[in-house]
Amino acid sequence: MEYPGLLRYRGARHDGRCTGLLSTGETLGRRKGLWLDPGWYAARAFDRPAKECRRMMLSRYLEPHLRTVLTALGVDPAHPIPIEVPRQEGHGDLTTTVAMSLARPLQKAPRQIAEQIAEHLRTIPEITSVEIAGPGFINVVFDRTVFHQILRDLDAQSDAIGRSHIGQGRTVNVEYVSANPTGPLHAGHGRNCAVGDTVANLYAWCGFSVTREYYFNNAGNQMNKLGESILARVMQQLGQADWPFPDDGYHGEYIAEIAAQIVRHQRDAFEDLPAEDRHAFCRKAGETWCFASIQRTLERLSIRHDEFFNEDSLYTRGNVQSVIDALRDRGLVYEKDGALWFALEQLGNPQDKVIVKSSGEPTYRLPDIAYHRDKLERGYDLVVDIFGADHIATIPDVLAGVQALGFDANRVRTVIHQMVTFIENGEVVKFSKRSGTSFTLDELIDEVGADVVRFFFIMRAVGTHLEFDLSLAKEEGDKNPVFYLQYAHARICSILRKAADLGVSLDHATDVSVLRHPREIALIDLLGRFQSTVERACDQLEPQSVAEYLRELAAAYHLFYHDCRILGSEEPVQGARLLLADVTRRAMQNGLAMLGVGAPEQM
RNA sequence: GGCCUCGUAGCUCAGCUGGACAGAGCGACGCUUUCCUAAAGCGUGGGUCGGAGGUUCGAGUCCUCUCGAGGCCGCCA
Repeated sequence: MEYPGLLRYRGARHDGRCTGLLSTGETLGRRKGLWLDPGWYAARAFDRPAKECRRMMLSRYLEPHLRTVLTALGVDPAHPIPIEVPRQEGHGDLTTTVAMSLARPLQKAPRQIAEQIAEHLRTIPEITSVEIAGPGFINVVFDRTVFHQILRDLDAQSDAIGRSHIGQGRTVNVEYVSANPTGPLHAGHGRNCAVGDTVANLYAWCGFSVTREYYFNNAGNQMNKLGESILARVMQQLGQADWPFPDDGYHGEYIAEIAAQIVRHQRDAFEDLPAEDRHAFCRKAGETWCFASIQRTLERLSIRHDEFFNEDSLYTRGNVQSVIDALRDRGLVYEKDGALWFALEQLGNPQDKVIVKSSGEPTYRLPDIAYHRDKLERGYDLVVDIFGADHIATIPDVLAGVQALGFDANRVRTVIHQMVTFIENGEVVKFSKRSGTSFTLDELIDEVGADVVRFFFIMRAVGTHLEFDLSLAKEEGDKNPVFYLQYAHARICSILRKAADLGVSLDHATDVSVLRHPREIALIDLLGRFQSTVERACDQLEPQSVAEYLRELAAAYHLFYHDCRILGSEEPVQGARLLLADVTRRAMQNGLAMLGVGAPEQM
């Protein structure tokens, strides 16, 4: 057991080990909350601690030396070595707080420990200065050659800058979108689409073998409503004006359009059907139309799934029944009030839940458990769900189910994203699927473009309510954060084009030791943190940190560009700066690719 | 009744898992282009991090309580 403690509902970012929903509580029994069973632990993408996932290139020049000196001081090798990027300028290139964290175990004053560590670090040729500040911070300044080496290392990665092999040999299934075929995707679906696809991309960039899956249900009550709604419109269009429209039916314009298509192209087939088969005919026509619509929209966002999983197959293949049987074998189901209950309290969850209603119909959690068991049986090392906040309550039940069936719930990770509010000119834009005043994802893409849609939906932490400012999104100028990133990329491309025109070609063997300007160093330093940022974003399931990083990268490049003349500088300065610009371009291009955002070569 | 998430600058939000005087974008005001894309850069103003306690050498970050906003559950998915 790597992380002892009880699992409970928790926020995403307060606990280093997981994102989304579940984390380990550290103080047993003292907190309120929804407690789950001891022995359930937050799932982690990686075996190594999160601290190491975000190790940046620069810390490779510090950490081994710290480890050496700590070992000499008799420190437990398991003691973590916190290395940080100082927030404040003048506090060095890197800072470690390890002396303060050792004060207690070593029974010594932090500054005294710091002095011993500093003494050793000062003997390292690559370290220019070591200062002890405040209560025991150790601020380290590196020789500039360290940054030059980092730049050369990055350049040697060619077009793979940012790529990681941390997930090599492992498989992950990411399930997202998963909208039922009862209508076109609405604007609010966009967040699930963008977050899910970006998460899948991040896994891919971290070396995982990724399967993108879409789960749907074409057999439920909602589908019947869709069929009835279409049938009503067809009959009305065929002249039966008084044909009743179902209560809770779908009012969207697309219903009339589907009906019109049936009337136009399949009228004979429809009219030849016996009355009792017409509903099913309409339902199937609706499903086909809706899926085609959804696929078209997803394609516009460059989203392509590998697998489409039909919930109905869980019934036809007997998976649902076998879940009931398996749970019954374990004494975890019982009958009460004519319904079948899942004894969740026995598993430490707060209440038992119904899995088969007194009507004989299963509740959603039963097929959900069967579905997750199926995914785990398919052998994925990791099964990731992207859910909206309205599904938050289902997760503990599902996890309890798969755990009870003998699977490791650690293999299931969940991203819960909050709802989206659309704002235009300071006012909330209302949309509702059933009332017919829908605001479709297609319309949103029409209005602001696919790049903006994808970026806006992932630029905020998944756990926070997202305010989508349509006015800002429509701006095609400097106010729009997407263009800030794309402009940086285009600007670099422009320079490279111009350099080529002047007969200056990129020389990977150029002498980069002339790069000494603070803007140059800062840019290299930031580039050296790209890979660890990606790894962290993947591990923590926080795609917005990549967006935040790219904003910083663009800013660092613009500063460099502003202060450091590239073309026309004397060699080897020109060549070195051109190389730095090109490495930045590759990082920006890859970063935007992870987000599914285009990297234009000119704007 | 129970539970979850979120409260940080006028607005929208970051904040690297507990570190040094709290950051960015937008908005406001002022400035920079004979010069590689000004879709850029620089400066000024703006915050008792919802509130109160607590743990700690140290809290926006962890704990308790509390106020506010949104959402979920108690045989719809």
